[in-house]
Amino acid sequence: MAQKSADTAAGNVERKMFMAKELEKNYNPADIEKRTYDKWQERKYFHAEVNREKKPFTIVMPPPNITGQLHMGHALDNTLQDILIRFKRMQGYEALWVPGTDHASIATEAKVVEKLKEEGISKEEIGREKFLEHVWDWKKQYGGRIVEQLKKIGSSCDWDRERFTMDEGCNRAVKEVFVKLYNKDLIYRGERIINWCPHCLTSISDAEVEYEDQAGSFWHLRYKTTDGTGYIDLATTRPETLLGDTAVAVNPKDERYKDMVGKTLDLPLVHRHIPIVADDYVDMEFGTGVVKITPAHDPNDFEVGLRHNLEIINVLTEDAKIVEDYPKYAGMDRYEARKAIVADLEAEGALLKVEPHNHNVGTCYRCGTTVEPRVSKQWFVKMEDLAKPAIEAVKKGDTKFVPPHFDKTYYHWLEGIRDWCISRQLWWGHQIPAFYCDDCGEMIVTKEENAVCPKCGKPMRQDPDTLDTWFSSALWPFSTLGWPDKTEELDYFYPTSTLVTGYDIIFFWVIRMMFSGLEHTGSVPFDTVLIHGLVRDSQGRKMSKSLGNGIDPLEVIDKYGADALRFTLVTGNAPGNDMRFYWERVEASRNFANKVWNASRFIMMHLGDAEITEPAEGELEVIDRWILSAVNTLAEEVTDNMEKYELGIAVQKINDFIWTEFCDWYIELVKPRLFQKEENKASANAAFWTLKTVLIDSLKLLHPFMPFITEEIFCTLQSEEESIMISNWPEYKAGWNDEEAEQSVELMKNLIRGIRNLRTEMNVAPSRKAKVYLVADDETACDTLKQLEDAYRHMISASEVVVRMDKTGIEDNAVSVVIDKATIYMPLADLIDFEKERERLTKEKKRLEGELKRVNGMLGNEKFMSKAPEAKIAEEKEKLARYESMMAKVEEELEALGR
RNA sequence: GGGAUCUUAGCUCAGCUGGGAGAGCAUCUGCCUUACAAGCAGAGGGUCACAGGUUCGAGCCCUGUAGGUCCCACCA
Repeated sequence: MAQKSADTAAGNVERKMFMAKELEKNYNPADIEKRTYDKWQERKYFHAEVNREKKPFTIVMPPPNITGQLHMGHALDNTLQDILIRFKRMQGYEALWVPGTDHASIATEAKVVEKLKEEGISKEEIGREKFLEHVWDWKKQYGGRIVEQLKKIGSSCDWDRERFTMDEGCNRAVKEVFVKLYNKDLIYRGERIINWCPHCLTSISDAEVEYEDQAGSFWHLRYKTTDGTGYIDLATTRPETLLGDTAVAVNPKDERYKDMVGKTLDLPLVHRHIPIVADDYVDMEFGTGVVKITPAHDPNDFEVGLRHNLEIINVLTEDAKIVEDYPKYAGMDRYEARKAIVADLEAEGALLKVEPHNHNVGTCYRCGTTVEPRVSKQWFVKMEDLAKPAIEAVKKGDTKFVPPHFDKTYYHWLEGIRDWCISRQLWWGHQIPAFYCDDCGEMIVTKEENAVCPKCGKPMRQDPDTLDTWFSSALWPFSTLGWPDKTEELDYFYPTSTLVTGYDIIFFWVIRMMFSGLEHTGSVPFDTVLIHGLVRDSQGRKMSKSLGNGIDPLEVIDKYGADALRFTLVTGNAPGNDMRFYWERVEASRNFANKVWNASRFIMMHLGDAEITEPAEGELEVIDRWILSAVNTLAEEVTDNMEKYELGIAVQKINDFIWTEFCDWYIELVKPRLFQKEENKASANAAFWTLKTVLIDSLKLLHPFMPFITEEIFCTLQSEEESIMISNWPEYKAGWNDEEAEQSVELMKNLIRGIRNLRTEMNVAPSRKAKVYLVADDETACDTLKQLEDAYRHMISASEVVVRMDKTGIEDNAVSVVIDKATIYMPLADLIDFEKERERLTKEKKRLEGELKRVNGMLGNEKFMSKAPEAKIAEEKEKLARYESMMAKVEEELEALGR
């Protein structure tokens, strides 16, 4: 195999030397893609500049993590963006696609910490500054990987404008926003219960917690009253937090415990005295109607604690071990401690029973560790005032979702949003621009690098924490265009046009960009949000590292080419829907690419060096006018579909047109004219001109989907100096529409299909030529059939074609097939099987009966006649006439057979 | 518990504002026809989950039912 293709390649190089316009036998993407991409880049085709003569079209790329490797999700996301940007660029927009990467605070820090650990280094040991140096080194080494991979799929990003969420510009934007929000009281610092990851050792936001159902237990405990008069039974899923219990709560309306409220209980093991409080939060119906309250380790308990002024006792360290205050359990991991405490409770007689119980457990989206609610001092963004305009903007339609129903997800998130915890106990990220004076306790928030205490003039200490990664990504649509400066770019390219992203990050990112854009720039950050789904494996499972079921896009590109990958990702998919990815689909895409390749090869092969001129009036033949009309309609429809983001429909139409109409019909029909180009030069010229014109328009329409192959063919056909990616998008040309030609070709297609069917059904050997009589229903049809004879004769294996208006003189033993406007007769004396023939005609009669019944049913319905639109009625009447005529002919043939 | 979404040919999925059910793959038949066997010509295969409703007309709109998927939610 390898040997063979190497030979072919070598052979082609040789041939190319003396014959410029030739393509290799099979499309070989690997050769072409790199060379083509380099050419585009060298020629700066991807670069956009402020150009007031043109309308801008802007996309900002969702920045992939610098730790990331290209996966199918990226491939899909970026393919969609590239399709849109290439389409708009060809349409004449100043199309800007801003690329970049995200610093991904937790993910990157974890990765570098791990790498250092392998080298025996801990980050605490080397300190913040040294550690950050290591991360920047790491970024330099690996951060560009994903960018290179994005280029492989053909992304036409403006790499001159590549950005990084932690570059200087983004850092300025972040500081600006932080200070502004702080001064507006929209950022505050406070002691709250937050989600803490004991593995990553940092707080995380609500959005970063993933909930999963876990099998657990329900431990039923008994707490005795301190006065020795009674007890209270309760149940818990987390017995280890008992150490931090500071109360027990019941519902105030609960009659069972009315007398207990106000009493104190003796906390088992710890023997601390804790009160029984009454709080509405407690559900009387659930369990025993009693809840133990651990304000330090449960968000609800925290709230109860606030209401009842309860003590907050933290019993866990940062890495979720029991604190020193409880010597017996100190240093034990939370699960270890759970076992020990349960055992001790049992020994003390406080454990009543254990039941299996499933519950929802929050886990860290990064590392999967069970999150520990923890009380600590953090920075928050106050969401209420920011969320409202963001909701309004979508309600007013300033930003539209595609498909529209995703606005519900968006509203749902914003309406229920809680304050956003933005501080992270990490070193890699934007350090919070807050400064503390250790001397007098003053705190200020400033853009300055080295703040000095305004009160006592001493140097201040910057808050060690960094910001949530999403804090900087939220500013991406405008920070990448120069904000907070009032740049030309910002003025021209912002608000951006379309944001392309998966539904899984609407809440992480889209809503945050929305409220940030509105707050800081006064307008929505994008006009449209195109939402796509997930790429799943062939069985519908999520692709994941642990399952090992992922398909590497780069492997697909190596085997089948970037065009095939891209084509696969957009074919047969509607916006917002998940898709399954499997190799057979890629093969189908590759086959299509090969089809395009071979059709082009065929055209060029016969074209040779011939000079093609635009045909004079009347030189275009019917089939030429038909295919031109068809490609014109295609351009109109595809443009419309693309503008409505119906990329899957657009690409399907292009595929069908090229494969079926252009290759299977037009090229096949036109062949004789090419083979006999010397005999009739004008006809051949018209054919070549049409072939070339239709091919070029098709290639242009296909280009956004399959950029490489279309460029290669285009340049071979035209010249190396040109490029399809900066050519003009085909526009609808009213003059190309030709209904008459379309009707004629329709008749011809029916004729060809009729004969092919007939021959197959009668088992006529393909090699056998037969005489064909065509009896037309009317003069128009008769003329058409005569006129088109040269076009279709070779398609029907005919030895002779006779077109006429009556059937006299046709051999009695001819088989017949009825089509709209004509009847076909083929005398096949030795082959005819009357029984079979009768069967065939009867089947056709039955079909027509069905059609007639339907049409008559409609037209006979008074309500239909009075209420349906006129056009629809006319359409049905026309059908009726057609079916009736065909029916009459079929009946006639059947009668003739009966003789 | 709330919400979203899906259910269409053997499989994977399209089906735009309601107007005679489509594609790819798979299956069957025949073809190496001078671009393409990664191809060509043909064929079979669907009460569009179910039940109602609106309408002259429903795969599409409304209501309900069943099943699947996803997201959200503090039931200890």
